[in-house]
Amino acid sequence: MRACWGPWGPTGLPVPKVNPTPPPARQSPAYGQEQRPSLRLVEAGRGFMRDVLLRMAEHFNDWDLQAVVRSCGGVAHAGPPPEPADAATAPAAPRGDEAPERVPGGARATPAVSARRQERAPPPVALLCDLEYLDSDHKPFLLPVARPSPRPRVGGGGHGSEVMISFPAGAASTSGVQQRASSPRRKPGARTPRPKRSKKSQLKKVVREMPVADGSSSSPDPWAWRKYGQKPIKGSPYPRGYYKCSSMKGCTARKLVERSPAKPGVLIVTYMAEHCHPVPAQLNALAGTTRHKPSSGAATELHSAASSPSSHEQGQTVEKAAGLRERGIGNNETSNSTMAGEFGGEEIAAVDDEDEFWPAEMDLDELLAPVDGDFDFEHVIEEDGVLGRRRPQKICP
DNA sequence: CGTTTTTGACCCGCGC
DNA sequence: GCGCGGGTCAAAAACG
Repeated sequence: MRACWGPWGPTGLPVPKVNPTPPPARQSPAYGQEQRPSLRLVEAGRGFMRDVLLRMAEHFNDWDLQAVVRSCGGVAHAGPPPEPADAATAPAAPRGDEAPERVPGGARATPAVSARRQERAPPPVALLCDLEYLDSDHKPFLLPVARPSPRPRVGGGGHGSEVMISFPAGAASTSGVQQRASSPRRKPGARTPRPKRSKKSQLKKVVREMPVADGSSSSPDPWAWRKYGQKPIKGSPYPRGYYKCSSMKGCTARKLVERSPAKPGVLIVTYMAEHCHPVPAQLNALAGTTRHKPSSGAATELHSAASSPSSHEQGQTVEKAAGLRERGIGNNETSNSTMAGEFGGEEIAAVDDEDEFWPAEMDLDELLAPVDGDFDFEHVIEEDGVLGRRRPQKICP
């Protein structure tokens, strides 16, 4: 990975606006409360992963298995599989008072995991939350999980993550993404008709949680994303960002990024639809993505970002993020997302060789090897907390 | 110039 | 039927 995306944007952190007007204090319901009963979160061991992947291949042809595979392969180290106890005790959706202990770095880890980590020789920053989530047919489905940064710029790059999947009731079909009829510039009052939302509601959704400050987690996938909207969410002081895959024209993959109102340190990323193309090997050469604005007191802004997600503040953060990237990342870096570093002011983890983390090919054993490792939830927020943004290179056939 | 971000408006599904 | 809330569009601005 070249840079660690921030959730609002790949990193998902709301970019603070200049206007420090604090959001109205609200009693925001924990996101978990909104989850459907069918949601499940399970940390699984190698055996489970194998099973899941195999089943995925069988039942989810419509999903981007390649992406999943690559993601799984991203965790680069071997080790004993997670103890079943962990999986069994893993909260389906840790939130609010159920939130697991928070590691000093800001990432989360269950007590059990933390204890184990201390006992073992620290594996390379690696982690993979293997999650099982079921669709309406109770078929396991795997979500690409963020890979740890092998070379965290500051502190470790590990991260915690939870994956959840949400299927609208009655959503039996997961293929098919809403696609509006392409039309010329829309005129006010003359919008092109959109497909019924009911169709959209049937889209396969994968929800993932990750620490906000974890650089590596901020880029949970190798895809390039383009932000196409942002909306304040009722009940949450943080806005939700909407992203489309920009790796390839016509790709309908999307994702939503938002902060958990209950746990500001946690980002909630929802993936929808699927990519219609392979993982981009190269990212676009840049053009007009990085925006710089005079900035100072990154830490302060970062803090404000968490409490005051006004769009202006967000912009400020973006500027700084871009600046950091330019300072610390080499020529070879490429980013799979243009949103890197947005909103967060989080650290950036640079990786020169994309293949290092996203091998083009990998057999099942290799793929699962990462799962054998332990989880690493450590992460550090860089002092000046700046994130970079990088333009993806399109991979046009 | 090409691409992305920002942001207000539009559109639609759902609950009441 | 109405209103709310969420999702998307697209013009304008920003940036290298």
